[in-house]
Amino acid sequence: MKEEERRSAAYGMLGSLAEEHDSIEEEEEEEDDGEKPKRRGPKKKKMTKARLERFRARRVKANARERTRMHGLNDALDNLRRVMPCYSKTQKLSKIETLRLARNYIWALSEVLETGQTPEGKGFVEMLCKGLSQPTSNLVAGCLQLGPQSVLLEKHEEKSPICDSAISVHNFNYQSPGLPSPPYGHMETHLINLKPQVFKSLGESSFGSHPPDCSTPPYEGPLTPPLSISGNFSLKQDGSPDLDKSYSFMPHYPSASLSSGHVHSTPFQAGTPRYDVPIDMSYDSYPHHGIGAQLNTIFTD
DNA sequence: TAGGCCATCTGGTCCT
DNA sequence: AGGACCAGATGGCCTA
Repeated sequence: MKEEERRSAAYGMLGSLAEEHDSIEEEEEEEDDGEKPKRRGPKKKKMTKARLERFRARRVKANARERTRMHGLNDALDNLRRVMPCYSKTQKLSKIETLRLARNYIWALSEVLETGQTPEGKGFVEMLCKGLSQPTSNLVAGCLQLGPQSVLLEKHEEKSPICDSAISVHNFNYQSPGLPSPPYGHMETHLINLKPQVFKSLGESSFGSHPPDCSTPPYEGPLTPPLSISGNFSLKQDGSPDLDKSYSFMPHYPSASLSSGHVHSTPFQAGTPRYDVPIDMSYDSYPHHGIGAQLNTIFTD
């Protein structure tokens, strides 16, 4: 059912419900008008036509607000999806998986900063995939194990610099040994994250300006460092993220590696002051460095 | 067909 | 009073 139809059907229901409500109240009033008036709590106001109209109008407005609110929430979720280690326009991560992956991503990057290791290899993928469903795990693992020959830098249909700066991988065919064909085996996958710029900026704290033309406004709040080891939250309360037990994590992936073409090997110096500046995790900073800069140059020609 | 995911409506609660 | 937020209910769509 289309949204409009759904809505008008619901409005019809609302109307009939209100009318039902109306008639019940009037019955009660008749009862109250009997010889032995019984007071059972405050007498309800009669649902006059005008009152009914106001009730409906209020409900309609509230519904619209609620829709808008949920759209805002979904937009925020979309923004979050775009800064996840893998992003596909055609195969979106579900809401819950997006949140899980975000949690793992933050946790994994925290590990990277803490240990000073480069974010590559099996361990990193494992961290990212913890608690995720098998399909999402396959997607993430697949995204992160691509060799350089698989990566095509090509002009994207979309105008969005987010997508422009994406590494588009078409017909990516990841086959994990021992696993059925991954559900995302043949699809258009955009690796836009684990961007060199991200890691570079982690070490060099260099940030760019906002990219134009994002369908939803980027996060404009305070640029709180996403990693705050000395801050108020503990990195690992029990050594691992609070994993949802509903999914069993099966580390079925080929030995994942990020080629240097994907991730700048700018090392994170252990002991380097890392939290003096906000770490910009928004895509705002991408187009001006590394691959993002190259793509930007290409696409703005 | 069952299950997962989603959008929407709705009523309750809290806050301004 | 009205808005924001929340959770439950409902029904549609999609996939295995």
